[in-house]
Amino acid sequence: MSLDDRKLAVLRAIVQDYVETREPVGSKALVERHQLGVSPATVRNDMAALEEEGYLRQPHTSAGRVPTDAGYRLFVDRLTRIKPLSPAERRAIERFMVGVVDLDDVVHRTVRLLAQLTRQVAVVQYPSLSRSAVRHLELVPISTTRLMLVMITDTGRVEQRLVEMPGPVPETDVWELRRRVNEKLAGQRLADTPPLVQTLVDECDTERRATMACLASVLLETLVERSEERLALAGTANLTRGGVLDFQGTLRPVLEALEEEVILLKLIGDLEPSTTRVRIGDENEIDNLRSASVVSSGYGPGATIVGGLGVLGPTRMDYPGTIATVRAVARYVGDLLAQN
Amino acid sequence: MSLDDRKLAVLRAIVQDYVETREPVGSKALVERHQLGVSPATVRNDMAALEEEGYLRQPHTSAGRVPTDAGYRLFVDRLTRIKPLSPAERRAIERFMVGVVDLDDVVHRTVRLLAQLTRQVAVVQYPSLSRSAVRHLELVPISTTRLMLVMITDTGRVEQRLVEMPGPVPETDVWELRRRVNEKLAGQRLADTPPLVQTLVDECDTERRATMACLASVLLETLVERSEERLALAGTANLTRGGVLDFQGTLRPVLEALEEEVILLKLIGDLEPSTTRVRIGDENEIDNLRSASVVSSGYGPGATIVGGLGVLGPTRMDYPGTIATVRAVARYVGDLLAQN
DNA sequence: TGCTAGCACTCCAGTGGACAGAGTGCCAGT
DNA sequence: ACTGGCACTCTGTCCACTGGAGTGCTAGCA
Repeated sequence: MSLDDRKLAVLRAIVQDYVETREPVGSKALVERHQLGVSPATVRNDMAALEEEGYLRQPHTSAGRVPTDAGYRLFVDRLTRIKPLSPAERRAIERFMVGVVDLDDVVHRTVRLLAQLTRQVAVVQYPSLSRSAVRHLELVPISTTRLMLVMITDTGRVEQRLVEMPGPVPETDVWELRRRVNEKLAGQRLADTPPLVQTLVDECDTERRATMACLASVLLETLVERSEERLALAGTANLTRGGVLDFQGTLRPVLEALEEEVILLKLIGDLEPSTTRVRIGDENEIDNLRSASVVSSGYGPGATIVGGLGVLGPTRMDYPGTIATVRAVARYVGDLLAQN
Repeated sequence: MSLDDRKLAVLRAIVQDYVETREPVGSKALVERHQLGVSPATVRNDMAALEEEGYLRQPHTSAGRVPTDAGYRLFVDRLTRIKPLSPAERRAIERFMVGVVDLDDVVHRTVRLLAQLTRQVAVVQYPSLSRSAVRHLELVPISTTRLMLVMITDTGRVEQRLVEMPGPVPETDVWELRRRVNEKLAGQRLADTPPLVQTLVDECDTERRATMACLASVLLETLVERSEERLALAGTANLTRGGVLDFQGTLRPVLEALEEEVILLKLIGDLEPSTTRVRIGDENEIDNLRSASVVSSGYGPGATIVGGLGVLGPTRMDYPGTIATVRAVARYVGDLLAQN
């Protein structure tokens, strides 16, 4: 029924021990390792109650208890003391980031850093296009009927796309197109551009209309539909840490899920500002990840969010530590981005 | 000593059976499944001889035989009949590639295709910069003292890099720099550019000298030192096919190796023209991949090679099938590239 | 000389029983 | 409301045993 303080303390102790030892924890061992101030028998009663309420379960009758997903959830929500990063970790973060040269570099370093610090699988989303603004659009003639469209965003992303023109385009026209496109779109957030692109075509003189229409359709594709989805992944090998046991027998489903960008984006995307989100087991609605938890956070310069990052590991995970690390790294990347 | 025809037939049969069943194969089962025309006892003698010569080994005294790395090597070199692709596979390749829009697209689709067809881990290297030629260089002002350098190659790769200038650069200077750089470098193979970049600085009037020098150093970095190393990976989940047994217990080392781009490049790089290379177990000098084989091939438009691709799987792998697939895909990608 | 049949031998994988250990649930007592 | 004690349950492990698969060797046959 009620969750009095001691029961919560017992749950916390069980989670901590289980995360550390990977073995079901019994009442006796529990009182020995933690100062609970009561006897094993009492703890047993509490355990039974916690099991009744769905926070614990027993692998078999005469084994210790193991937290359920609900148990971890309760632990994360109410029992976690925020663990400050160790100085060593802070230093690792600082050192990891000296001498970054461009966005690719930032993303790759970040994902490795995250994987290394948390010893888990790390995912970092590139700054999402829809939340970025256009800095510059460049048109480069490749052949007489082909242009390369290069878009540079304020977050440093560079997207390119080949544009097949209906007919030959003289170089002066390319200049003119470039001028107009930039005039209209530079500085705009990508999410706001589609109507502008339309007016761009409307305002065009009939002679260049066809060319512009062609360009516009590719622009729309590039700006909104496509390649929202870049991301980087690292630390897959960490899945094997602690045998295959952590993932109920096979890594298969997890590895499969990690291959699907769409799935990963779902996991680390959709973030509310400045929170770190934890999804435990079933909570991340993907069947393949029933036995995994995801800790994720948004990042971006200042208070705005331009992308997500996170780590994935077994439900049996050091939540306080992982949450602290993810949050710290997210903040750090945000700062780095703000400097550009 | 000598490897008469029957012994070779026996070896071939053993490799085929073992690849299929994953179990040590004994003399009796062998004569039952293949028309060898001799008795089990004879086969046993041959097996003993093959073991003596290092092509087979016995997990334990009363078990069947298993091919060694040397056995597979012999099989690949002398016993493989080239297996033509099934029509279904051909169709899969064709269908997989309809509607590609740019290089990223080609590479990503290719790597997935390879993984899917071979049911193994696939790696595709982006067209290597050093073997490509510059198509166009673009300079985009980001702020008064910062330029974005964008390079487009004839293989469709686009590389970008931020250039920090010593002082403010007027827009007319940017145009001038762009003109000169393109005049000198466009059309050149990247490998040939470094001396040209130097002359570019030398020929510059003193007033723009500092700016050009700055640009040149970044150019050199971009052109030769850096980002030779892009590649795509897919099919990691296929490693779990057939339990963990194939990789002597843990996927750990394999997954670790797959995270290191340098290692992957070593595996699929350094290719002689139009051959498909097979590296079995120990042959790929990386400790972590003792239990893995790599089948790789170069690809490129026409007869030139601009990059490598390949698959990685357990030494116990269907070599004829894998080799055929890798070769076919490599050729197909080459054709695709030639069309651009 | 080369192949084969037969035989003794080896080793593994699977089965079943016994047993120690860890952990529980419950009850009676404080 | 907590605790000590006790009976009970279940697992994991060790051991011995057995059937089967596969071998190596030797003697015999073409």
